[in-house]
Amino acid sequence: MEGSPPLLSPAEADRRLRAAGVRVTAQRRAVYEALAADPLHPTVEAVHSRLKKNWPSLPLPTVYRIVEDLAVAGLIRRVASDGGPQRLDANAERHQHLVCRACGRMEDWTSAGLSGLSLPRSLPDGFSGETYDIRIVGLCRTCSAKAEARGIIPKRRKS
Amino acid sequence: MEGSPPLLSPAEADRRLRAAGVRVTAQRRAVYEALAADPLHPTVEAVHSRLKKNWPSLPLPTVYRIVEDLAVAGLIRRVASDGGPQRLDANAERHQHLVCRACGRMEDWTSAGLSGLSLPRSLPDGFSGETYDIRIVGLCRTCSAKAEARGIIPKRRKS
DNA sequence: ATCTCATATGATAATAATTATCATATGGAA
DNA sequence: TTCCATATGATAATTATTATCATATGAGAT
Repeated sequence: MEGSPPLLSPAEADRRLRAAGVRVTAQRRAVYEALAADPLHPTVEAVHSRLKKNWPSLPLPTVYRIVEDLAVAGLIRRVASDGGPQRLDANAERHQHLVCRACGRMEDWTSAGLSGLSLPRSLPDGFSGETYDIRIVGLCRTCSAKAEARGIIPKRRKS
Repeated sequence: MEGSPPLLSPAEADRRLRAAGVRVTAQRRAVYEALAADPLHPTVEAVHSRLKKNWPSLPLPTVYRIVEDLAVAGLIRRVASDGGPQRLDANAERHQHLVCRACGRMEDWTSAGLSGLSLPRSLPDGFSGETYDIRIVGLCRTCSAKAEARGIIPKRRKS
Protein backbone atom coordinates (compact mmCIF):
# COMPACT_ATOMS: atom_id res chain seq x y z
CA MET A 1 0.00 0.00 0.00
CA GLU A 2 1.36 3.45 -0.81
CA GLY A 3 0.17 6.75 0.65
CA SER A 4 -2.13 8.82 -1.49
CA PRO A 5 -0.32 11.23 -3.80
CA PRO A 6 -0.16 14.94 -3.04
CA LEU A 7 -3.37 16.51 -4.20
CA LEU A 8 -4.55 20.07 -4.41
CA SER A 9 -6.67 21.54 -1.66
CA PRO A 10 -10.34 21.98 -2.64
CA ALA A 11 -9.89 25.74 -2.60
CA GLU A 12 -6.81 25.59 -4.82
CA ALA A 13 -8.51 23.16 -7.17
CA ASP A 14 -11.51 25.48 -7.50
CA ARG A 15 -9.23 28.43 -8.06
CA ARG A 16 -7.43 26.71 -10.89
CA LEU A 17 -10.64 25.67 -12.55
CA ARG A 18 -11.98 29.20 -12.52
CA ALA A 19 -8.64 30.56 -13.70
CA ALA A 20 -8.93 28.30 -16.74
CA GLY A 21 -12.51 29.42 -17.37
CA VAL A 22 -13.90 26.07 -16.27
CA ARG A 23 -16.93 26.24 -14.02
CA VAL A 24 -16.82 24.55 -10.64
CA THR A 25 -19.46 21.84 -10.41
CA ALA A 26 -20.09 19.01 -7.98
CA GLN A 27 -19.38 16.48 -10.74
CA ARG A 28 -16.00 18.00 -11.53
CA ARG A 29 -15.04 17.99 -7.88
CA ALA A 30 -16.10 14.37 -7.59
CA VAL A 31 -14.06 13.29 -10.61
CA TYR A 32 -11.02 15.11 -9.32
CA GLU A 33 -11.37 13.53 -5.90
CA ALA A 34 -11.74 10.07 -7.38
CA LEU A 35 -8.58 10.63 -9.39
CA ALA A 36 -6.65 12.02 -6.47
CA ALA A 37 -7.60 8.97 -4.42
CA ASP A 38 -6.22 6.50 -6.96
CA PRO A 39 -2.45 6.36 -7.28
CA LEU A 40 -2.42 3.61 -9.93
CA HIS A 41 -3.10 5.79 -12.96
CA PRO A 42 -6.67 4.73 -13.58
CA THR A 43 -8.36 4.73 -16.96
CA VAL A 44 -11.42 6.92 -17.51
CA GLU A 45 -13.49 3.76 -17.26
CA ALA A 46 -11.95 2.97 -13.86
CA VAL A 47 -12.72 6.45 -12.57
CA HIS A 48 -16.28 6.05 -13.76
CA SER A 49 -16.63 2.73 -11.94
CA ARG A 50 -15.23 4.17 -8.74
CA LEU A 51 -17.81 6.97 -8.93
CA LYS A 52 -20.75 4.61 -9.48
CA LYS A 53 -21.44 4.31 -5.77
CA ASN A 54 -21.79 8.00 -4.96
CA TRP A 55 -22.80 9.19 -8.43
CA PRO A 56 -24.91 6.45 -9.95
CA SER A 57 -26.22 8.79 -12.61
CA LEU A 58 -22.93 10.20 -13.86
CA PRO A 59 -22.53 8.84 -17.38
CA LEU A 60 -19.21 7.77 -18.87
CA PRO A 61 -19.18 10.41 -21.63
CA THR A 62 -19.46 13.09 -18.99
CA VAL A 63 -16.47 11.63 -17.18
CA TYR A 64 -14.53 11.84 -20.44
CA ARG A 65 -15.47 15.47 -20.82
CA ILE A 66 -14.60 16.31 -17.25
CA VAL A 67 -11.24 14.58 -17.57
CA GLU A 68 -10.51 16.78 -20.57
CA ASP A 69 -11.55 19.86 -18.60
CA LEU A 70 -9.39 18.96 -15.62
CA ALA A 71 -6.43 18.37 -17.92
CA VAL A 72 -6.92 21.73 -19.60
CA ALA A 73 -7.07 23.40 -16.20
CA GLY A 74 -3.89 21.60 -15.19
CA LEU A 75 -5.38 19.67 -12.26
CA ILE A 76 -4.50 16.31 -13.78
CA ARG A 77 -2.40 14.92 -16.59
CA ARG A 78 -2.60 12.18 -19.11
CA VAL A 79 0.19 9.72 -18.54
CA ALA A 80 2.24 8.43 -21.44
CA SER A 81 1.53 4.79 -22.20
CA ASP A 82 2.12 2.32 -25.03
CA GLY A 83 -1.35 2.28 -26.52
CA GLY A 84 -4.50 1.08 -24.81
CA PRO A 85 -6.91 3.44 -23.04
CA GLN A 86 -5.56 6.69 -21.71
CA ARG A 87 -4.29 6.66 -18.15
CA LEU A 88 -4.57 9.52 -15.74
CA ASP A 89 -2.51 11.10 -13.01
CA ALA A 90 -3.53 13.59 -10.34
CA ASN A 91 -0.13 13.67 -8.70
CA ALA A 92 0.97 17.28 -8.96
CA GLU A 93 4.55 16.74 -7.86
CA ARG A 94 7.37 16.16 -10.30
CA HIS A 95 7.92 12.43 -10.44
CA GLN A 96 8.74 9.52 -12.66
CA HIS A 97 6.93 6.32 -13.58
CA LEU A 98 7.92 2.71 -13.22
CA VAL A 99 6.36 0.75 -16.06
CA CYS A 100 6.19 -3.02 -16.31
CA ARG A 101 6.61 -4.00 -19.95
CA ALA A 102 4.92 -7.33 -19.33
CA CYS A 103 1.73 -6.50 -17.45
CA GLY A 104 1.47 -2.76 -18.02
CA ARG A 105 1.38 -1.90 -14.34
CA MET A 106 2.54 1.63 -13.75
CA GLU A 107 3.35 3.37 -10.50
CA ASP A 108 4.80 6.64 -9.33
CA TRP A 109 8.34 6.84 -8.20
CA THR A 110 10.48 9.85 -7.43
CA SER A 111 14.16 10.18 -8.06
CA ALA A 112 15.72 13.39 -6.82
CA GLY A 113 18.36 13.14 -9.52
CA LEU A 114 15.92 12.63 -12.37
CA SER A 115 13.50 15.23 -11.04
CA GLY A 116 16.28 17.80 -11.04
CA LEU A 117 17.60 16.94 -14.49
CA SER A 118 17.84 20.09 -16.58
CA LEU A 119 16.76 20.20 -20.20
CA PRO A 120 19.38 19.95 -22.94
CA ARG A 121 20.89 23.30 -23.82
CA SER A 122 20.16 23.11 -27.50
CA LEU A 123 17.08 21.59 -29.07
CA PRO A 124 16.36 21.44 -32.78
CA ASP A 125 14.18 23.59 -35.00
CA GLY A 126 12.84 26.12 -32.59
CA PHE A 127 11.26 23.41 -30.48
CA SER A 128 10.62 24.94 -27.09
CA GLY A 129 11.14 22.30 -24.43
CA GLU A 130 9.32 22.70 -21.14
CA THR A 131 9.69 19.48 -19.19
CA TYR A 132 10.78 15.89 -19.20
CA ASP A 133 8.57 12.86 -19.10
CA ILE A 134 10.68 10.00 -17.85
CA ARG A 135 9.60 6.38 -17.60
CA ILE A 136 11.72 3.57 -16.23
CA VAL A 137 10.73 0.47 -18.14
CA GLY A 138 11.36 -3.05 -16.92
CA LEU A 139 9.62 -5.83 -15.05
CA CYS A 140 7.60 -5.40 -11.89
CA ARG A 141 8.22 -7.74 -8.97
CA THR A 142 5.48 -10.14 -9.96
CA CYS A 143 6.40 -10.40 -13.63
CA SER A 144 10.06 -10.47 -12.82
CA ALA A 145 9.49 -13.54 -10.64
CA LYS A 146 7.47 -15.22 -13.38
CA ALA A 147 10.11 -14.51 -16.02
CA GLU A 148 12.79 -15.93 -13.79
CA ALA A 149 10.77 -19.07 -13.17
CA ARG A 150 9.85 -19.71 -16.79
CA GLY A 151 12.75 -18.22 -18.70
CA ILE A 152 10.15 -16.53 -20.83
CA ILE A 153 8.42 -13.20 -20.60
CA PRO A 154 4.64 -13.14 -20.17
CA LYS A 155 2.29 -11.76 -22.80
CA ARG A 156 0.92 -8.29 -23.11
CA ARG A 157 -1.55 -6.95 -20.61
CA LYS A 158 -5.30 -6.91 -21.15
CA SER A 159 -6.23 -4.03 -18.91
CA MET B 1 13.18 16.69 -44.15
CA GLU B 2 15.06 14.32 -41.90
CA GLY B 3 17.04 11.27 -43.00
CA SER B 4 15.37 7.92 -42.63
CA PRO B 5 16.07 6.28 -39.26
CA PRO B 6 18.51 3.41 -38.96
CA LEU B 7 16.71 0.24 -39.92
CA LEU B 8 17.72 -3.40 -39.84
CA SER B 9 19.06 -5.06 -42.94
CA PRO B 10 16.55 -7.44 -44.56
CA ALA B 11 18.70 -10.39 -43.54
CA GLU B 12 18.91 -9.23 -39.93
CA ALA B 13 15.19 -8.53 -39.85
CA ASP B 14 14.43 -12.03 -41.13
CA ARG B 15 16.83 -13.52 -38.63
CA ARG B 16 15.13 -11.78 -35.74
CA LEU B 17 11.70 -12.83 -36.88
CA ARG B 18 12.71 -16.50 -37.08
CA ALA B 19 14.50 -16.25 -33.74
CA ALA B 20 11.21 -15.14 -32.20
CA GLY B 21 9.33 -17.98 -33.89
CA VAL B 22 7.60 -15.58 -36.27
CA ARG B 23 7.47 -16.72 -39.88
CA VAL B 24 8.91 -14.50 -42.58
CA THR B 25 6.22 -13.45 -45.03
CA ALA B 26 6.05 -10.86 -47.76
CA GLN B 27 3.38 -8.99 -45.80
CA ARG B 28 5.52 -8.77 -42.69
CA ARG B 29 8.46 -7.50 -44.69
CA ALA B 30 6.23 -4.90 -46.32
CA VAL B 31 4.87 -3.64 -43.01
CA TYR B 32 8.34 -3.42 -41.55
CA GLU B 33 9.60 -1.50 -44.57
CA ALA B 34 6.69 0.90 -44.43
CA LEU B 35 7.44 1.55 -40.78
CA ALA B 36 11.15 1.96 -41.35
CA ALA B 37 10.42 4.51 -44.05
CA ASP B 38 8.32 6.71 -41.80
CA PRO B 39 10.17 8.62 -39.09
CA LEU B 40 7.09 10.37 -37.70
CA HIS B 41 5.81 7.53 -35.53
CA PRO B 42 2.83 6.56 -37.63
CA THR B 43 -0.34 5.00 -36.32
CA VAL B 44 -1.36 1.52 -37.53
CA GLU B 45 -3.93 3.23 -39.71
CA ALA B 46 -1.22 5.40 -41.30
CA VAL B 47 0.92 2.36 -42.06
CA HIS B 48 -2.08 0.70 -43.63
CA SER B 49 -2.73 3.73 -45.84
CA ARG B 50 0.87 3.90 -46.94
CA LEU B 51 0.70 0.23 -47.95
CA LYS B 52 -2.52 0.65 -49.95
CA LYS B 53 -0.63 1.38 -53.15
CA ASN B 54 1.55 -1.72 -53.24
CA TRP B 55 -0.69 -3.99 -51.17
CA PRO B 56 -4.27 -3.05 -52.01
CA SER B 57 -5.56 -6.26 -50.50
CA LEU B 58 -3.82 -6.10 -47.14
CA PRO B 59 -6.59 -5.52 -44.60
CA LEU B 60 -6.23 -3.32 -41.54
CA PRO B 61 -6.69 -6.13 -38.99
CA THR B 62 -3.78 -7.94 -40.57
CA VAL B 63 -1.62 -4.85 -40.19
CA TYR B 64 -2.56 -4.79 -36.51
CA ARG B 65 -1.54 -8.42 -36.15
CA ILE B 66 1.73 -7.90 -37.96
CA VAL B 67 2.55 -4.87 -35.86
CA GLU B 68 2.07 -7.02 -32.77
CA ASP B 69 4.32 -9.70 -34.27
CA LEU B 70 7.05 -7.23 -35.18
CA ALA B 71 6.93 -5.79 -31.67
CA VAL B 72 7.22 -9.23 -30.10
CA ALA B 73 10.18 -9.97 -32.33
CA GLY B 74 11.76 -6.68 -31.33
CA LEU B 75 11.87 -5.13 -34.81
CA ILE B 76 9.72 -2.21 -33.80
CA ARG B 77 8.37 -0.61 -30.64
CA ARG B 78 5.23 1.06 -29.48
CA VAL B 79 5.97 4.64 -28.54
CA ALA B 80 4.60 6.11 -25.35
CA SER B 81 1.89 8.68 -26.00
CA ASP B 82 -0.87 10.46 -24.09
CA GLY B 83 -3.82 8.46 -25.30
CA GLY B 84 -5.08 8.27 -28.85
CA PRO B 85 -4.15 5.46 -31.24
CA GLN B 86 -0.88 3.64 -30.67
CA ARG B 87 2.15 5.09 -32.39
CA LEU B 88 5.01 3.06 -33.75
CA ASP B 89 8.75 3.34 -34.05
CA ALA B 90 11.16 1.31 -36.17
CA ASN B 91 14.20 3.27 -35.07
CA ALA B 92 16.46 0.70 -33.46
CA GLU B 93 18.93 3.16 -31.98
CA ARG B 94 18.64 4.51 -28.47
CA HIS B 95 17.01 7.90 -28.78
CA GLN B 96 14.56 10.31 -27.22
CA HIS B 97 11.35 11.91 -28.41
CA LEU B 98 10.36 15.51 -28.77
CA VAL B 99 6.63 15.78 -28.13
CA CYS B 100 4.50 18.82 -28.84
CA ARG B 101 1.86 19.08 -26.14
CA ALA B 102 -0.35 21.19 -28.38
CA CYS B 103 -0.51 19.29 -31.68
CA GLY B 104 0.82 15.89 -30.65
CA ARG B 105 3.61 15.90 -33.20
CA MET B 106 6.43 13.62 -32.13
CA GLU B 107 9.88 13.27 -33.59
CA ASP B 108 13.08 11.48 -32.83
CA TRP B 109 15.95 13.32 -31.29
CA THR B 110 19.16 11.99 -29.82
CA SER B 111 20.99 13.42 -26.87
CA ALA B 112 24.28 11.76 -26.08
CA GLY B 113 23.88 12.71 -22.43
CA LEU B 114 20.38 11.34 -22.08
CA SER B 115 21.19 8.21 -24.09
CA GLY B 116 24.03 7.45 -21.74
CA LEU B 117 22.08 8.11 -18.56
CA SER B 118 22.43 5.14 -16.21
CA LEU B 119 19.49 3.75 -14.27
CA PRO B 120 19.06 4.69 -10.60
CA ARG B 121 21.01 2.45 -8.29
CA SER B 122 18.09 1.47 -6.14
CA LEU B 123 14.57 0.88 -7.34
CA PRO B 124 11.63 -0.11 -5.14
CA ASP B 125 9.98 -3.44 -4.52
CA GLY B 126 12.10 -5.76 -6.62
CA PHE B 127 11.25 -3.84 -9.75
CA SER B 128 13.87 -4.76 -12.29
CA GLY B 129 14.60 -1.72 -14.45
CA GLU B 130 15.91 -2.28 -17.94
CA THR B 131 15.79 1.02 -19.78
CA TYR B 132 14.61 4.59 -19.81
CA ASP B 133 11.94 6.05 -21.97
CA ILE B 134 12.52 9.78 -22.10
CA ARG B 135 10.26 12.34 -23.74
CA ILE B 136 10.97 16.04 -23.92
CA VAL B 137 7.61 17.76 -23.82
CA GLY B 138 7.02 21.29 -25.02
CA LEU B 139 5.85 23.16 -28.10
CA CYS B 140 7.01 22.46 -31.65
CA ARG B 141 8.11 25.36 -33.81
CA THR B 142 4.69 25.79 -35.39
CA CYS B 143 2.69 25.69 -32.16
CA SER B 144 5.28 27.75 -30.36
CA ALA B 145 4.83 30.51 -32.93
CA LYS B 146 1.05 30.35 -32.61
CA ALA B 147 1.19 30.49 -28.83
CA GLU B 148 3.47 33.49 -28.96
CA ALA B 149 1.17 35.26 -31.38
CA ARG B 150 -2.03 34.61 -29.48
CA GLY B 151 -0.87 34.41 -25.89
CA ILE B 152 -2.87 31.25 -25.66
CA ILE B 153 -2.04 27.64 -26.30
CA PRO B 154 -3.85 25.81 -29.09
CA LYS B 155 -6.25 22.93 -28.48
CA ARG B 156 -5.55 19.26 -28.43
CA ARG B 157 -4.59 17.40 -31.59
CA LYS B 158 -7.03 15.46 -33.73
CA SER B 159 -4.66 12.97 -35.30
C1' DA C 1 11.38 -31.17 -55.11
C1' DT C 2 7.11 -32.64 -52.67
C1' DC C 3 4.37 -33.46 -48.66
C1' DT C 4 2.50 -32.03 -44.45
C1' DC C 5 0.94 -29.29 -40.96
C1' DA C 6 1.22 -25.50 -37.96
C1' DT C 7 0.55 -20.94 -38.63
C1' DA C 8 -0.57 -16.58 -41.55
C1' DT C 9 -3.73 -14.21 -44.26
C1' DG C 10 -8.18 -12.24 -45.89
C1' DA C 11 -12.84 -11.43 -44.98
C1' DT C 12 -15.91 -10.30 -41.67
C1' DA C 13 -18.02 -9.57 -37.18
C1' DA C 14 -17.66 -8.03 -32.60
C1' DT C 15 -16.00 -5.29 -28.90
C1' DA C 16 -13.72 -1.36 -26.71
C1' DA C 17 -12.57 3.49 -26.51
C1' DT C 18 -13.80 7.97 -27.54
C1' DT C 19 -16.37 11.79 -29.44
C1' DA C 20 -20.67 14.11 -31.12
C1' DT C 21 -25.46 15.77 -30.65
C1' DC C 22 -29.07 17.95 -28.39
C1' DA C 23 -32.62 18.93 -24.96
C1' DT C 24 -32.63 20.27 -20.11
C1' DA C 25 -30.42 22.01 -15.94
C1' DT C 26 -27.38 25.09 -13.40
C1' DG C 27 -23.16 28.24 -12.02
C1' DG C 28 -22.24 32.70 -11.41
C1' DA C 29 -22.19 37.52 -13.23
C1' DA C 30 -25.41 41.49 -13.48
C1' DT D 1 -33.34 36.91 -8.73
C1' DT D 2 -32.91 36.87 -13.37
C1' DC D 3 -30.46 35.57 -17.28
C1' DC D 4 -27.44 33.28 -20.31
C1' DA D 5 -23.43 30.82 -21.46
C1' DT D 6 -22.04 26.55 -20.39
C1' DA D 7 -22.50 21.75 -18.05
C1' DT D 8 -24.94 17.64 -17.64
C1' DG D 9 -27.56 13.44 -18.95
C1' DA D 10 -29.20 10.60 -22.50
C1' DT D 11 -28.17 8.75 -26.65
C1' DA D 12 -26.07 7.97 -31.11
C1' DA D 13 -22.05 7.81 -33.89
C1' DT D 14 -17.28 7.18 -34.81
C1' DT D 15 -12.78 5.38 -34.16
C1' DA D 16 -9.56 1.90 -32.50
C1' DT D 17 -8.72 -2.73 -31.68
C1' DT D 18 -9.55 -7.65 -31.20
C1' DA D 19 -11.92 -12.11 -32.38
C1' DT D 20 -13.49 -15.75 -35.59
C1' DC D 21 -12.98 -18.84 -39.21
C1' DA D 22 -12.23 -20.66 -43.86
C1' DT D 23 -8.39 -20.70 -47.09
C1' DA D 24 -3.54 -20.14 -48.28
C1' DT D 25 1.37 -20.60 -47.42
C1' DG D 26 6.23 -21.02 -44.99
C1' DA D 27 9.44 -24.18 -43.82
C1' DG D 28 10.83 -28.60 -41.72
C1' DA D 29 10.69 -33.56 -42.89
C1' DT D 30 10.58 -36.98 -46.59
